[in-house]
Amino acid sequence: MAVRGRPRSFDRDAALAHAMEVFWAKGYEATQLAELMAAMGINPPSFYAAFGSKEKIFLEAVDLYLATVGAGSMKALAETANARAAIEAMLLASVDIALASPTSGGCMVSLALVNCQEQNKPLRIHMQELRRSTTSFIVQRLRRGVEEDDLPKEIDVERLASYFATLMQGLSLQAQDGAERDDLVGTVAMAMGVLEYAENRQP
Amino acid sequence: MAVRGRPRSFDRDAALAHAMEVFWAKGYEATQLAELMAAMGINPPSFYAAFGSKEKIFLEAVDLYLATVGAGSMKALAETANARAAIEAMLLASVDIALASPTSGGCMVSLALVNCQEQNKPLRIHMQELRRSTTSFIVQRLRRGVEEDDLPKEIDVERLASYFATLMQGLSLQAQDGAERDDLVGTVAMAMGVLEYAENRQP
DNA sequence: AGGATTATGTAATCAAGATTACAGAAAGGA
DNA sequence: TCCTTTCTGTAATCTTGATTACATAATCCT
Repeated sequence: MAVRGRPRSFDRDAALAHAMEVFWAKGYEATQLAELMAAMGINPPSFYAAFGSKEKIFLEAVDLYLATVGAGSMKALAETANARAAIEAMLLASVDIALASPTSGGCMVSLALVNCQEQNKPLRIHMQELRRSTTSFIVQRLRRGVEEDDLPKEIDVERLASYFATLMQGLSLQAQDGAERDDLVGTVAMAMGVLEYAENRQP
Repeated sequence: MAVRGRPRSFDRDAALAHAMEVFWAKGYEATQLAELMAAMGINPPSFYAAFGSKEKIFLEAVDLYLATVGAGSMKALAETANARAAIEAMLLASVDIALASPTSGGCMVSLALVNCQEQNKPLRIHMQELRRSTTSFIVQRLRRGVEEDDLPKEIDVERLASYFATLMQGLSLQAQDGAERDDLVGTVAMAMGVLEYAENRQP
């Protein structure tokens, strides 16, 4: 049976993509619905009918971010052959993400919900879980690297993973502060020295 | 000539210290004046008479933070003899800071004004400048390290400095996500590997 | 064509949060 | 003691921002 009633006059997916850009650029709380709706090209009733609330559309925007923008770094991590190269590819991908949009600096998952009000704690916790899962992906990739003899058995994969996760979050803050690509890539190169060191120290 | 009029009934410095704690824990925008005044133990007219506005008291709170809490890491950087040890001491001090208050996670300068509204951009830029000056302190310390033969001449001090600055900011985000001291200290240890590597590679 | 259904635009509403008004209180100085 | 000055508590005010009411428009189904 076909859809009843007046059809919606805008493209929901396109509107969501615009909303994601705004949330990415400004974070959750600093984004005002008026601006969001202007960017989406729709009015309040259309917004609420299609997306429910600010909180709900934010969750959708995060999902979209993860599926599109954010997917690059996890894909690089999983699909690059050597563990060391995989980590480097992940970091460089996250540099690309951090510099991707001219208006936004840094990763949306890292930065969209820092310092929030009490009422938004649940959202904050959701983002925190996403960040944790990133770290655990890194752990898994390093473990695989050890299994595949890319890395010495002695290394502490948990510690290394939280080191790289910390660095990625730092890159986001740097990008938000207007760091140039060269700066970020340079930092990644320095950071990789740690793994190089671990490899060379291999007995 | 003595002070005219009714004397103020609260300790301005103590009130400011309380305000700093709240800003530190919640960031600038998420801090509501009602909560701030409650923490300070004063009412609106006293607040405005003594501090002027939310923006002005925030700037005072940041100054106080830098003079007290934040001073530790820069002091460690400047006063530790060997350059490598100085960097490590700075990072460990910033771990202490990040874990200092049970309510707050991370450095106030790094996190208090991420993702702000257009109207607060000036404050954000102020914080950005403070962060930049931290990085340039690190640069200077590394230069001194090269001069004092703590570090090889070949190292790129700018790049190293932004690497460590990035890492420190990452530590703040990790702390805000509830990282334990062991995690942060472990990350610092990993991070220092980069300098160890640079030193050992010295021709 | 006419009724049911769902979307749209304009204009409220409603709450929260920063800031100020006003009357009373506590000091110093004449 | 009385006047001036500056602070304090209670209670507005004023703005901003999220959400909803209502009348109208566009579609499907009969």
